[in-house]
Amino acid sequence: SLKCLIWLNKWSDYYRYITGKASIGYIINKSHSFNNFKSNFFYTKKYFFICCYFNKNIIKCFHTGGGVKLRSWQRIGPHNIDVLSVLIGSILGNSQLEKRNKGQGTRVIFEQYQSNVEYLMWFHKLFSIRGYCSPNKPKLTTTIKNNNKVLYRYRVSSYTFTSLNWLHGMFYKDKIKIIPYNISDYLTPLVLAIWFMDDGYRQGKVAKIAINCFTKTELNHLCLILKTKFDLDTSIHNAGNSKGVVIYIKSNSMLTFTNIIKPHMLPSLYYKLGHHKFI
DNA sequence: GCTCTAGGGATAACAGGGTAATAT
DNA sequence: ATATTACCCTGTTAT
DNA sequence: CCCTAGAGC
Ligand SMILES: [Mn+2]
Repeated sequence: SLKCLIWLNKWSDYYRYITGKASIGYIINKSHSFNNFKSNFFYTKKYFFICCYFNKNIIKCFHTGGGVKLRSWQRIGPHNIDVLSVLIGSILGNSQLEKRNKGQGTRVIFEQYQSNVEYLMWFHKLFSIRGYCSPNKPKLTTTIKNNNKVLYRYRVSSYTFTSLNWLHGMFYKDKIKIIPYNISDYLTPLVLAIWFMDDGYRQGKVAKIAINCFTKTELNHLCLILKTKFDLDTSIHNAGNSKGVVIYIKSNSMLTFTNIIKPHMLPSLYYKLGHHKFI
């Protein structure tokens, strides 16, 4: 059963929370317990709530009642570190952050084709359970290529958060995705795992990470971080004529790398580890 | 045989924009 | 009325 | 991303 740690359902509570006038004790004293939060949604036109559930860890949630459209500033940070790790790993990999000129907040968009549906559904569950995106199952879109091949794709779009704008500012310069210079502050095993599940692939007995759009300078910096923080030996490889570069994980580091990321990986993506998946 | 390097194809990502619906 | 969101669709190429 | 292949040890 889940316990609601923070349940802000009045504007006065909300203002106390964001202005810091409410102590955490005050908030916890107002906590509620219930078994199935879906059946306990509370919402009126004037109120919304932001709650944290206590399960194994504190899980911060942003659920609202059905049909409610919040402003992006109403989803107050900070965010749980596991959510941030998945976000950051995924931004390095296959997600994009969308921040529009006319919009206030930032949303994350994650798209996968048929081969990795399970991974996408895992991603969706992680974020929908916390109220970061719609609980509805991602929709299937089909596109037909010129050669009559049919492609199936799914997409997860989060709601918008001003409390994620800092991520957009960190990862995008002039609308181009970059590797932030301070990325080492955020690189955790979970980030590495997500990143590798997105952009990693095996090549024979070793592995590479395809991030062709980044510059050699960025990647050299990244390799240095991988060495100092995780003791991983990596290098930069050309990806082909005018096709950018990729990160190559050296053979003597594959075991270390596997031990770091495999606990966080989905089994359906173990194949990217090659024969190290048996470790 | 294994590691490291590089090139190339066809996607599987990534990117961007439209708009009905909702909030203010 | 205007601002903004959330879902939808389409296009292109670096993965 | 994934596949193929060559050079060097
Ligand atoms: Mn990718």
